[in-house]
Amino acid sequence: MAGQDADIFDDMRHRLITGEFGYGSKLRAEKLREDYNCSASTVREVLFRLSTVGLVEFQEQRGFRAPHQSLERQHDLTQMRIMLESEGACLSIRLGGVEWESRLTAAHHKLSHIEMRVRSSGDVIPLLGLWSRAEQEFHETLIDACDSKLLKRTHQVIYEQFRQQLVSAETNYGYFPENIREHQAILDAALERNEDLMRVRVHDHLARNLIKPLPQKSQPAAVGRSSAM
Amino acid sequence: MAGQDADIFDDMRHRLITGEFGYGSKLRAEKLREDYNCSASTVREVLFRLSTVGLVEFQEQRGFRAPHQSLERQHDLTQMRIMLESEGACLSIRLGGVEWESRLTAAHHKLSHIEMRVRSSGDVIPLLGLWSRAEQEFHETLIDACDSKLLKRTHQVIYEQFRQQLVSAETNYGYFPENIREHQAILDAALERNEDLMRVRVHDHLARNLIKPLPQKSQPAAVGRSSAM
DNA sequence: TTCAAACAAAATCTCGAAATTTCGGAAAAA
DNA sequence: TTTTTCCGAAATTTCGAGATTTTGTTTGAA
Repeated sequence: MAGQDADIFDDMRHRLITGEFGYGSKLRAEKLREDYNCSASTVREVLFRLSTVGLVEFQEQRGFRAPHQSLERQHDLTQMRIMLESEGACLSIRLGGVEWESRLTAAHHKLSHIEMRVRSSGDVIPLLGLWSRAEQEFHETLIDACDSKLLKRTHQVIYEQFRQQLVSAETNYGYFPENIREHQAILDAALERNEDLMRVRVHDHLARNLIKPLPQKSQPAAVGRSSAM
Repeated sequence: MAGQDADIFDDMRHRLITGEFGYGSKLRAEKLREDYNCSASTVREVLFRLSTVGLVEFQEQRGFRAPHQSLERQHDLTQMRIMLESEGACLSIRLGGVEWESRLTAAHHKLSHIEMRVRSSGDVIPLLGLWSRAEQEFHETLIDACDSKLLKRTHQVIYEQFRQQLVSAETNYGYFPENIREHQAILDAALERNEDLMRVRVHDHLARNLIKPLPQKSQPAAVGRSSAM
């Protein structure tokens, strides 16, 4: 039934978010077609659609790439998340009912449970997939009671790009204790229905990413030969 | 040089924004190809790229359409504009210098001049193109000194969709006197560098669109929900 | 050696046709 | 009449090859 497009799209999205392709690496339709046993044109279409949601960059006459990792981009995405989640959470406080509260509590409980396991084991990697999904669900539930479909869709798009920017695992996982505390603080603000407090806490939670999280070398000037696959 | 794609893209965008196609009307690659003397596949690609910026809706296995006009969409777009322009304008106040002030003043002057002509002639239609461009430039300059490329790009995308939603001329042109006053008020807040005042005035200027501007029948319940996902 | 033009290889874009899916109306059943 | 099923037409998706453009290397002159 559903065109094979849809399957390829979903799979490619997953591969992109989990960072299977290196930052800035080329995505060649002719290569990718082999993975899906279809024509290059079909892959090309999927890549176009992925560029729709910012997971792939397209440049006229020079093809598709996985986005580069850059401080500027990280900064931008963070700023957008702060704006969208603050606004969305405040609207949710205003418009959401008990039902929203309980869904948020549930999402937090699940997330919290995983975070505890991470803390005690001391290693995030084995739980990274679980944790990622749980965090995403918590943040999406936070803004879910707001009355703007567009705001929610935009947030989802930004969130996925954000995740894509820091898949390089070891990144920010010295931060777990802070994460746990901050998620709790956000939940509390929601249950207290305190909008100003919510804005502050959402900001504090995300603003950590505004300060350069990667004490890395500047990216490889040589706009590298692909070698992507 | 640049692929013909680019030209077709620009032209189609223009046609969409100016409302040449009816709301919700189908966009068939096989028809459109005739306008551009190219193959259907090329048109198809352009349509995909236009769906990137929300000017076209795509649904698997059932093609492309110009977006439907709906109060919900109008509401969403307005809310997003308020958020983006408030934030962007405040950041600009914080980060922009005299150079920004002067560009904003210039943009306002141009806009103001056109608005006066409209008021005295009593008819917007002949100046609609000019006014549209001037208004867009004013609003884009307003947020231009902020430090987030992504915020500016997102605003541009939303703004174009917003415009597309109310091209049906007669719509909100009893509002000209208000428009003139409000644009002035926004400029003043910028020059005073008063962020709180700016938020209020941007909100007031745009919020008019939150109250149903179209005394229409309630929208057709059956919604061909769309947008790839 | 340095720079520029020319060439070769590779990647992207465009095309039209074939395969698949949806849409609309007619025929059959209730 | 109303509902369901089936069929043909129309629209969408997929394909692989040929045309165009970019990229990398070599050649030749300054």
